Amino acid sequence: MRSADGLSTRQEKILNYIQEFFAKHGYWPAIRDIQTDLKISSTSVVAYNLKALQDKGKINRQGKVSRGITLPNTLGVHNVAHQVPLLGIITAGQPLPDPEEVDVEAADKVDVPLDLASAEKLKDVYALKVRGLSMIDALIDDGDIVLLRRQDSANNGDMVAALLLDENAVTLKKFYQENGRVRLQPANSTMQPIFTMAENVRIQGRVVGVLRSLF
Amino acid sequence: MRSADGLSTRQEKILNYIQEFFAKHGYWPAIRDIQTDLKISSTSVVAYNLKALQDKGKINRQGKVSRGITLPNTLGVHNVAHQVPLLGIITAGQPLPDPEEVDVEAADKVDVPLDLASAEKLKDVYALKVRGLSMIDALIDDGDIVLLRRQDSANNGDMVAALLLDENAVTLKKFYQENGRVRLQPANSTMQPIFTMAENVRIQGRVVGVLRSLF
DNA sequence: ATACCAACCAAACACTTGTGCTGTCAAGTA
DNA sequence: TACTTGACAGCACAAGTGTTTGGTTGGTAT
Repeated sequence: MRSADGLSTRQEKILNYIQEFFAKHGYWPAIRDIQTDLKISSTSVVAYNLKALQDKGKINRQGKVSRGITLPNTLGVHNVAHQVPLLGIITAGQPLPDPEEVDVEAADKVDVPLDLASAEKLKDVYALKVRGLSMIDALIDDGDIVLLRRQDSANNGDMVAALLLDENAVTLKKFYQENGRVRLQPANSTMQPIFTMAENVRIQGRVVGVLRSLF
Repeated sequence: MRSADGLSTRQEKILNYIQEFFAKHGYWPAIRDIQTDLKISSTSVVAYNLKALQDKGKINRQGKVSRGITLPNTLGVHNVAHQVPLLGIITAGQPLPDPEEVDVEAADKVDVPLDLASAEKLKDVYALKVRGLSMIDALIDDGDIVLLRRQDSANNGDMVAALLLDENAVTLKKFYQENGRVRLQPANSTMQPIFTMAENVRIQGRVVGVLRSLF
């Protein structure tokens, strides 16, 4: 019996098993792991099908190397995501936590896919979970995770986390400095901008990404 | 000589080597790999330092298992990204592309961090890039990447991609079926819902995530 | 001095694991 | 029938690899 891929059912099981094994253990299975768990009679049968999988390009193998089976799209897997610390929760009316004062090592980590940004750029980035709907004009929902890079200045057009001193509130807006005053423009074009004095604004960081999971 | 982490220079070199080895080969190094490449005199020295690293929680080891050294950060599903195909662009007024009709293998891939969803759940998920501001009431901006799971029905409260037949337009809304008609509720509470007949609505998929990069 | 200990060294040992036969068996196929 | 081929079985071997044992070295406290 063959699937659309030209793999026998046994080969598909093996392929699937390899993937699950790695996900579970973090290292690749030995031939005998496959044999035992898939209840295959002999190691040579596994070797036989492994060779078939290799010929079909479904797996990579390094001859003689123990547990040297790898899946093509899993290789170098930790290069596709970078971890940034999840430092806390952002709500309106609360300044952002200072990354310096938090135990970055102990903090939860968030995986950031490297399509969003190179590892280099993620150096000084940390994550915050959004509570409430106060950021909705920045197109950020309750429960979203915001990626911020710590910086205290901004260029025009940057989306920044800005602390408004008079209201003691943090907000995420696009930043524009225009003849002495500051315009904070919501990302949502149906909302109105805030105008205020530059002295009233403290930039706390630049928004560099948003992750939303609806699972 | 010790670093801030309490690791000797040799331990740091080993740790670094393990990471590089995995990035390069896709499987973990054997003790003798470490010994040879780091020009360490004996396997027992490597074993000695490996045990130290393990005690300090810097590596995980599976006794007796060949190449069973793993790094906590890289181990297992939770810290790994999963790739889903980027099938195209979503704009208002255009039905979604049918994943069946697109060469999924050839499509660009988007890395999805597994905090957003387990690999299992990402099985039937694909990604679309958003063009235009038509999804702004779903808190989705121009340039965002939307993750969709293909399905043609939905539960109340699900955020779905709905095709409105009379307008021939796709929109992302929360789905509610209420006494014969359908309410499509924007995620943005300042916007108004759409009411329409069930026959006028085709569910094209469920929104399971959003990625936004502002770099 | 002596004792102690972390770190290192060398070699042997024993388990783990990939490979290489030699067959079997059913399904084509000339 | 006789021959081939794909897929499976069983088993033994050798190479790959983690572990152990006994010893050395240099520093530090007693």
